[in-house]
Amino acid sequence: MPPPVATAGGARMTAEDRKLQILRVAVSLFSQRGFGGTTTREIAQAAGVSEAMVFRHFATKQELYSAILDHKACSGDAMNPEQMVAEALKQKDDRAVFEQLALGALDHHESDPEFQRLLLHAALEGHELAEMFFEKFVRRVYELLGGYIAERQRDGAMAKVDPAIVVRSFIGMIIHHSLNNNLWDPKRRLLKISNEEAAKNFTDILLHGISVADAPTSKKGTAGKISGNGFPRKS
Amino acid sequence: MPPPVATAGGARMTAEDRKLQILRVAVSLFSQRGFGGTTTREIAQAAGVSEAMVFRHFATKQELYSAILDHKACSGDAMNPEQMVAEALKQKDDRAVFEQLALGALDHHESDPEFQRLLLHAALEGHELAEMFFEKFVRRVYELLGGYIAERQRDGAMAKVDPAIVVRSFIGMIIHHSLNNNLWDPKRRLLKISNEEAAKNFTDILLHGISVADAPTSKKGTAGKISGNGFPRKS
DNA sequence: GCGGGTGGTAAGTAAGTACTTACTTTAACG
DNA sequence: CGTTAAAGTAAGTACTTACTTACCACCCGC
Repeated sequence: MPPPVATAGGARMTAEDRKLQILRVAVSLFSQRGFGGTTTREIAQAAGVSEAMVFRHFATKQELYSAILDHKACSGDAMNPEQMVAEALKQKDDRAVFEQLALGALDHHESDPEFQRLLLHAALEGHELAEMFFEKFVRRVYELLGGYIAERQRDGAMAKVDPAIVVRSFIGMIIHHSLNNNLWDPKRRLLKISNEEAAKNFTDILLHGISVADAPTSKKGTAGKISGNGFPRKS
Repeated sequence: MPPPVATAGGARMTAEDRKLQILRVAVSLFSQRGFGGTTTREIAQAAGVSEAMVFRHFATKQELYSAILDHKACSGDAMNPEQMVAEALKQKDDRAVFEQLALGALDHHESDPEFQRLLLHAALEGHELAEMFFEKFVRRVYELLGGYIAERQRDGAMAKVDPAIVVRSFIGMIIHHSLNNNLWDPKRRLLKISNEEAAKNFTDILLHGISVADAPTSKKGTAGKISGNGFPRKS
């Protein structure tokens, strides 16, 4: 058949534009179906080009996958916790530190749910970039927030619970809430609140949870330190 | 070629035993590599039989996958939150309710990490059984724990925060901790504590976080109700 | 000892899969 | 205009995939 017109509809693009377009299309497909669940043909079709174009820009499927994770993790839209709460940290405004961090993360996850899915897929498949993200981002948050908590404990402003445990608790509330919204319960059947409400409530619970100067039964501490509020222990 | 001896090494099994064995092997593979990432040949090889045996017992790969999720979700090893904390609920022993629930979940996830991975894969791939698990298990926990919290709030024993938010916070700490241990940080580089410690600390933070009768600045409540502990609000 | 059902297999098949090759169209520029 | 290089393609290749078919070996009651 004499090709009537080859580039059906889709205009001809510069190599860079096409590469970015393929990348964006692949992000969406990989985040929906994972690496193993997505075929190069699907990616090509979704981008409106032939498979050969995909392999012109990315030597292998793996390379495309890595490029995506790199792009997502390193490019502009990644959130930067340090500068996000820098001012609040300096002023030792506990509430602002935690609430801003929570709100930032929740908003980020809401505006880019693909990223969370992609990261989960990568972690489940044991891709090195999940590790990289963990090392370059998660660890930094633990150090930042953990360090701040330790400082405030020295100030006598927070109960002496292992800072890493406090961080894990707080991050847990946030990540799990995002995961619920994006993955398990996108219809919000179990809990439907704004990110602002969520950030405020999580912060309330956590800060109140590790506040000092109110537990009358000041039993001197095991590791946990907060110690029993007078409830009887079972068995 | 005259087959020297067909059943090489592997003893002959009853159909039921073989079916269970294939299922167990498949659980492990699916939890490691997901549905799309696991081939029927791998499953057969790992079980030490030919591919045909896999399809004798499970008509399609999907059926095998569903059987696994069914098996995991419904069979004995699933945890039952109701009976787990029934006594503590009756006695209104808040600490025991939360701590036992946390410890139960953490122990369960530790003893069967495959389950969490399997569930995540199912959720990411949009498999109906993720939904089923959510509906039949997660929802029940929210109702159980949320109901209890509401009751304790009426008793005046807990601050009046939306119970669903409290549940989400607590479950978040637990699930996220398990997820860290099983998926992100199996080496425990960020936080290395026993399940008992974790359960105790999470419970401490949460119960203290929603406790009443200690905040001196009793500013009457917006939704959050816990209200500020005197920290200045930024901008 | 022998037929028949059960646990089991080797050797397919048709439809993918990632990835290539050989070729055609388009646009920019001297 | 005509050359040229890059954007793009159709039609492969070699291999894997889920799933079948046709055929064994063993063992039980008779």
